[in-house]
Amino acid sequence: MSAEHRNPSEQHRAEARREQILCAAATCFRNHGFHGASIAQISKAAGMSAGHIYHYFDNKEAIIAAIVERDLEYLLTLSARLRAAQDTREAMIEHVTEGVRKSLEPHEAGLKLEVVAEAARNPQVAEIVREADSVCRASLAATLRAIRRADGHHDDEGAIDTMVELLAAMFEGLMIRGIRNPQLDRAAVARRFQATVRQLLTQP
Amino acid sequence: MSAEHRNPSEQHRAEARREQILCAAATCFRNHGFHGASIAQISKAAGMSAGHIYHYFDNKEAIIAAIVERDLEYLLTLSARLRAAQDTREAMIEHVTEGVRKSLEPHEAGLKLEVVAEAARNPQVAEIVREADSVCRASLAATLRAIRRADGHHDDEGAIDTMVELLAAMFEGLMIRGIRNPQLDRAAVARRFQATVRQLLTQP
DNA sequence: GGTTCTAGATTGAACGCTCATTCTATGTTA
DNA sequence: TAACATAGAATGAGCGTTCAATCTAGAACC
Repeated sequence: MSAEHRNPSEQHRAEARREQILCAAATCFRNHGFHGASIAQISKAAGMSAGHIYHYFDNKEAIIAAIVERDLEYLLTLSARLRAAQDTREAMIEHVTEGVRKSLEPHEAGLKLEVVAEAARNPQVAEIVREADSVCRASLAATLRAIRRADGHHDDEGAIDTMVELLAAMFEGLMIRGIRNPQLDRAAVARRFQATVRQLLTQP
Repeated sequence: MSAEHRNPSEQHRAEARREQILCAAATCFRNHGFHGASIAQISKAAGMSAGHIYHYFDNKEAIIAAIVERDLEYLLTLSARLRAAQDTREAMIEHVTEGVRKSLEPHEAGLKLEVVAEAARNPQVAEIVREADSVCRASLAATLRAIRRADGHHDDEGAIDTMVELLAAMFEGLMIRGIRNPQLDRAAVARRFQATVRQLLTQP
């Protein structure tokens, strides 16, 4: 059956297979790291033979790249959702609590840190990560700009960009905090973060 | 020659050899990750045979543990230095610029992120990391408490601990920012961080 | 409707290589 | 000579990857 004659259900099946591999790979990467996880482990977790994985991915690097892309895709949809609440400053401050919870989720944080660590040494992964980060920054900057303007503040581009970096550092740093100090008081941190974000948004 | 008869120069030599291995390992781990770096690579970088490394370390895990400990030892001396400036709030705010610079240093950040990512999955590494983090938090909390009291503020323990978490998240998050967005405006970020820390220290 | 054909899905063994680790032999030095 | 330092080959396991062989399910034809 040639490619152009594939029916929808077959395409769907293939896509499901790919997703199945990516889910298994994400679990393995979380538990053993990108280089610590083997194709044999991934294939076992995905419920298929090792060889069959190579029908869907060229090599292990391609799986890593796909995981990174999938991981960041979620980040992009989140940033889009954030922009939908662009009309109210308070909606953003409300969102802080959920952001703190998400950053502290060890399941999320583990894989994300693995991705960043890999980006620090793998140029191919670094490029994917930086491209996605750039889009997220732009989205967050637009949101901040709207909020600040609505309150009558006049910030130059650089000031907005720097606010974005502070916000990003806070929440990304929280992923590290959750690992280094699992006993931290989540509710108290959420309140403190909320207060800091409010100060940032309302400062002169 | 038995252990109790070793003369100082021999002890020094052995220590130097260990250090030599750790330096080489740090470089390899930075470039390839804990699991991506091989004993063969490390031995080549250290200028000795692969087998000889096993005279100084039981196995690769022990090298990782030693690297983690060495990495965190530096953090502890830094936190001690920070406490020496405990008498003035402004000294701490001054220190922010250096802290930002350090966090953005890709050499430092790469290995530290590798360590945290490993801590997220390796309980042995996690224990070392959490023990060191606990000491650092205590030190930073003492510094904050002193500054706040000197200014006549009365915070409970939890409030101080949460301030510590915010500060830690900001600077640790900056390590991720430096990788995700290498083009960020370092000077502007340093100023913004300084303002945020000042607000944190002087708030009612 | 039943048979044959066919092409993709899937397997599992095999390949060559590299890994962490061990072992043996030799160098060095006090 | 005794005790450690060091090198380098040996070991067996496991790695990523390939590939020939099988399975499966629908298309084509009678």
